[in-house]
Amino acid sequence: MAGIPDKPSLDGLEARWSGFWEDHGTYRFDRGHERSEIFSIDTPPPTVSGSLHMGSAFGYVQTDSIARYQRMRGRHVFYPMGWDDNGLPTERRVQNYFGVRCEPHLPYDPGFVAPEKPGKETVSISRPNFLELCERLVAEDEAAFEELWRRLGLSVDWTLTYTTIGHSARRTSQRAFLRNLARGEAYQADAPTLWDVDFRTAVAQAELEDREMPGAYHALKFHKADASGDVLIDTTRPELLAACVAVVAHPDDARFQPLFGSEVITPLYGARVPIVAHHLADPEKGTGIAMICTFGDTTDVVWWRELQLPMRAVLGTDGRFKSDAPEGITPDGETAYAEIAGRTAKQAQKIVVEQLTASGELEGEPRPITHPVKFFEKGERPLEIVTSRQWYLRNGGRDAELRAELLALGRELHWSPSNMRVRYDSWLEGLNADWLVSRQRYFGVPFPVWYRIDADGNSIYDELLVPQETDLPVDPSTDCPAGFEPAQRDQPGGFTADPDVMDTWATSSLTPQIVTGWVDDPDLFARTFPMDLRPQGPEIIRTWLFDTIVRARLEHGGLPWTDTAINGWVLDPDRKKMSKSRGNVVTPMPLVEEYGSDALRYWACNGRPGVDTAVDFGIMKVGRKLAIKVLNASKFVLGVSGDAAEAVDEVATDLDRSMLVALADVVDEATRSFDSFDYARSLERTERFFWSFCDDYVELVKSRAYGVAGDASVRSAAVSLRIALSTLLRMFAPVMPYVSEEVWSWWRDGSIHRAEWPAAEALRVRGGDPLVYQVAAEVLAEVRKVKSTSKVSLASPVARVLVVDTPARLAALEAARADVCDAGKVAKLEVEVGTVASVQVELAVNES
RNA sequence: GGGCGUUUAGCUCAGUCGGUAGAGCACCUGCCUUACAAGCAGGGGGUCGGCGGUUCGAGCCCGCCAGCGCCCACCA
Repeated sequence: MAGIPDKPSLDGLEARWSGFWEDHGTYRFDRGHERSEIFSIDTPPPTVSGSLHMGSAFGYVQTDSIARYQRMRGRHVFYPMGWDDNGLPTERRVQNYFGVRCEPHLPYDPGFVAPEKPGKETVSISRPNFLELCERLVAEDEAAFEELWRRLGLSVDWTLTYTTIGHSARRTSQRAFLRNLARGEAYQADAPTLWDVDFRTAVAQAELEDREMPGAYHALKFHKADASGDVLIDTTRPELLAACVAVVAHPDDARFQPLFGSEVITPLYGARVPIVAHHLADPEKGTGIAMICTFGDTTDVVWWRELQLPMRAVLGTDGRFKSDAPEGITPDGETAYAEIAGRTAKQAQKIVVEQLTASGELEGEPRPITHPVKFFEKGERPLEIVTSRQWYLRNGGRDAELRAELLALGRELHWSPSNMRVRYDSWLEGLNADWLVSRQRYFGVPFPVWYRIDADGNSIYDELLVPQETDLPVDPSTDCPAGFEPAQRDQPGGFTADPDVMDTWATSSLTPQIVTGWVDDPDLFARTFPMDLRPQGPEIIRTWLFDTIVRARLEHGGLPWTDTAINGWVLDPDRKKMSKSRGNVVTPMPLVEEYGSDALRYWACNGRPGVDTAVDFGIMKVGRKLAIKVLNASKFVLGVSGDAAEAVDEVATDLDRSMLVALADVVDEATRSFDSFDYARSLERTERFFWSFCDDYVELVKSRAYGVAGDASVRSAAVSLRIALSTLLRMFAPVMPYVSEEVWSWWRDGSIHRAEWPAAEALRVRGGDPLVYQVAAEVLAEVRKVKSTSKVSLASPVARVLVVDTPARLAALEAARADVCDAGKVAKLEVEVGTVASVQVELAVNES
């Protein structure tokens, strides 16, 4: 207990109370409880890419309000925080921050000192040096995030923090992978995959996005092999003509039916290719007949696979045309090809169009169109398709039975808001491939796999060497498989490491297993898994949420949590989606400085669950006003009520009973709302009641409360004020932890965040009738209205008030007569039963 | 192309049983009133996107249409 300050203020509350919570372990998880008494939250580990924007604060604050509510309901909240530092965003940031590039063939340089600023030339460094810089930078970023989270008052247990590149995450990821491998759920395949030519890595279906790009139809003249004429074929990618292995039309298309089985000769290159039929060919598109290249798009891959066509790959992993011309083209064709060898797709297209124009094999002018093109979501150039050996994980993309099970799990999961489930369903229904989990990158969890090398020095990918689970995590590029010596690395008869790392989602899809201890801490695991809540953003339903369910299904046969709460998207003040490229990113820290954490939290919790919300300084201002009002109202209530106990049986006055009964309804509604993760509704109802409490109830009982202590009605006012304050503070606590803790400390010991959530039943005092408070407030408002429109002070006296109303309402008014007269400075209050309700107010004659 | 959501005061949004449209901000008029002038009390302001239907009665239920946002889709 600290006592009531003379001049309450929000200044310094954040520093004081976040320090207090840390010192007292207020949010420390105590595992010594049954599963049913624990509430475990699978926190989204934010990507620590160095930038903090409002989206980083929005969802986390909403989740924190739920964590705080559950804690006050008596649950032992398991609320860890993680940092997603693993993966491409960190690599990219390191490259830009230091001006370096990872070259895996370089040896480690123990004396390497990173430049302070990027130099003119990019510095090539070894993989271990690169990883050291990654570790260093994420440590700085994570410290900045933690500072913000603490300032925002997130009630996480900081002793449970994890990172997606950390020891536990690597051990868990590798263990899960080895088990997937043992059960046949993980497999490798040498197959065409979507490929980012800048990052030089394969990407998964979940990381794709379509972008509308300009392009053009080019009508190419293919020559019938029997010299009976030409076939015109539209393509947007004439540069891939050299990779053409067939042309395709719909089997029902009468125009081309006579040609099926015959051959055409490609322009420029003179390759003979068959005319084939496939139902995916669209008679409406272009000229109705398409060229199949290896590979121009994903449809080409389907045609190539299903029609068992040969491979004529022309693009390398760097996105440039290979130096050697593909098979099957004429010597003249090889000459033509030599001009595009080594060029990018864009450069090659220009050259090929010129060549086609010169040869007369381009019909008319290219016709510009815009069309959707597949991009890596973090990439800047269109994806290509190249063939490479990759690791895959079964996710229902090629397996109807697993897909059906995953759909069923989606129905078993409780979604909030419920309509978000359709995103999961539609994603799953559109899946067409297993999950490609290998990435040709560096800062990630390595695959715990080596391969034998035969006597001729070839890696034998069928002969896997894997570690024991107890030895995890391993780095196969420095650790040795059992039975081998380091000197045998990359030697004939020896072994070689799998060079790849896992997709970052392959690790973050295991956050429930990482935080709950899984194999390493079975006691914790039993008490926290399956978890209670997965809060997250809508944009990662197809990745994080879906992948996590896949892993839990494969590993545990069921859901990783019972509930998911999907938050909305943060829009900038002009209601545009915030993004770095738009330059409209608002960062939270300056706003915390200006309005305070409680105000920022108030804004975040004003956003309805799952609803996109604009950054709105007006709402933050309102939040700040509310926090100040809480301070002042509390100061008054606690000051006027002396040492009154919060004892319901001392509430002796009808108006007081009435107010408490009305408050009970608010408690009920706030409780129901929070139980369904609707923090916003709880806040709105609490706030509405609080303002009416300040404007009406406090004004009505003020003069009575100032009365002689000991009098029953005086005591009733004091007790009621305290009960209501204590109740309202606790309902505000999940959203505004600082100001509620501050006020609580004025007269209570211990943290409000460990206090009990209010119970509505305790407020339902016998004989309480909500009508009394309601009618009293309405009559008082009428009195105020007359004073205000008459432009006199609210303190000015009223000679007479006549209230005409129904008997029931007049009886209610009668019960609060003294308080209404005192609050309105009314000399004479008269009532009259009537069918048309009215309030007449006669101001006293101004004698001044 | 399929789907989800949304459309209410100038702005941001509530409106959960179908029963005479609400809040905050902004604007205007007042008030130093013994918690709060970073305050308080009032006021003006609406064809609830459009059309049709169900109903005694529709912001709410049904159908169609439109705008906006998003998700999914085989994109030659």
